[in-house]
Amino acid sequence: MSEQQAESLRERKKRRTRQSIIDVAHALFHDNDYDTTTVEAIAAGAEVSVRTFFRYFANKEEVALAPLDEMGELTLAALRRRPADEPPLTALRAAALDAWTIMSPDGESLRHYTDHLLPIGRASALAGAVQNRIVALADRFALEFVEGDDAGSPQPRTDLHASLAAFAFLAAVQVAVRAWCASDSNDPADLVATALICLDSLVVERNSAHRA
Amino acid sequence: MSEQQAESLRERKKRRTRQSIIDVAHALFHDNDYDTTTVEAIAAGAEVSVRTFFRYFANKEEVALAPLDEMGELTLAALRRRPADEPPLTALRAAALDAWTIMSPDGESLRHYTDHLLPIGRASALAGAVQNRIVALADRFALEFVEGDDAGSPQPRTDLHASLAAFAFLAAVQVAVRAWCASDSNDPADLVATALICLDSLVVERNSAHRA
DNA sequence: GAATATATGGCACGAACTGCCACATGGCAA
DNA sequence: TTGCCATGTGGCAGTTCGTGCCATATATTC
Repeated sequence: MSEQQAESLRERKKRRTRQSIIDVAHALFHDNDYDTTTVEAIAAGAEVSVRTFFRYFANKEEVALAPLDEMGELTLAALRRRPADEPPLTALRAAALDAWTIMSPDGESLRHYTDHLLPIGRASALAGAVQNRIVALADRFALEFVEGDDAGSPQPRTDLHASLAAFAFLAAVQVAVRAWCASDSNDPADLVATALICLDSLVVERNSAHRA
Repeated sequence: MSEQQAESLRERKKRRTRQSIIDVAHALFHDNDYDTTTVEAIAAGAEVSVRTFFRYFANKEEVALAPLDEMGELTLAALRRRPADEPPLTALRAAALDAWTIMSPDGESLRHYTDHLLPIGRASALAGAVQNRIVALADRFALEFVEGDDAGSPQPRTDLHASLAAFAFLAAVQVAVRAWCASDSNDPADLVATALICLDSLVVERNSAHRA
């Protein structure tokens, strides 16, 4: 709980600048669009030069997806807290619940993230970047299930299973988020409920629905 | 077999120009990189102006992923040929097999596509665009399972299941492609085999592997 | 062959980045 | 305080992708 006791002036300033850029950017994204807001405008709003903006964020997408990244980190941290003998999908499902529900019993902290979901989902120019983050996150999830297994020897079979679980998990979450964005509701609880439906039906899918 | 009997001079020319752009582009991507080859160079190679290039392809990604799109169309067509009462994942698995194996018994036509997979997979700048295509394709797959069900009324539950199956399927394929790209093999048959492993373990995943 | 439709090329322009260099600011020691 | 060094910042020129506009060339139709 008492982490950054000694934080130099420099670092404090950088953190404030970074946060300022994020805030200004998302405010502008909210007012206008992702596409129509220029980096120049963001930089101006945060009172830094364009050049400095690009020192804090490699590109415009990165500042837009900063909240998403935080969400991913939170889920990853929750996954690491799960017992080591849980099967992948079970662990991922539980970790997601931990990150979404238990970590924000009041629902406010969760809403802080879900508020960003719609603007991100609507910006079609961001879709590719979002998918990139998902893939990267899936790889990190998968790594949790294989590392330490047998001292570094490559295990294609285990790798496949781990990756598959991670990708399938994120696919389910993605489907849920999209359905939630498309629905009228903006209640985070509905998102969690939809996600659980998707996660659970991931396994029993085989002998259910038929084609039209 | 006898389709475009009457194709105007104009259309023939356009098709040739388009194909020429694709060929030149992929040759350049192969020699250099995706990132380092400029649109200007592609246009010059295809003997068109840059402006004309952008009339044929909305952006540089599109010409790079043209083969991938064709592959998607082929799989979608195969899916439509499946019996209507198959469960989604079963139908998708079978459609993929049809598209990959039966449609190219000699293995050559399949290789024609797999040859493009590695360059695409290596170009990190393309990753986002690839993911976009996958999502778009998943949506079209999902549509096959819901449309006509009950005359247009929105059925969130069915939609969820259909989307989920489509996304999970493509996640499995993706994992297989990535594993195949990372492996030494460049034999299309290995890719198909890996994909089948992934698809099959998609369902029985729950009670198998444990975490490290 | 004339009228019309469409494809093409060239140009100017905007926006995202990047490399380079000069300058300012914070940290640290004597 | 003074001075030195590391690092953060701004400005500018330049590259690349991508678009709108208009003039011109090529195909199609009558």
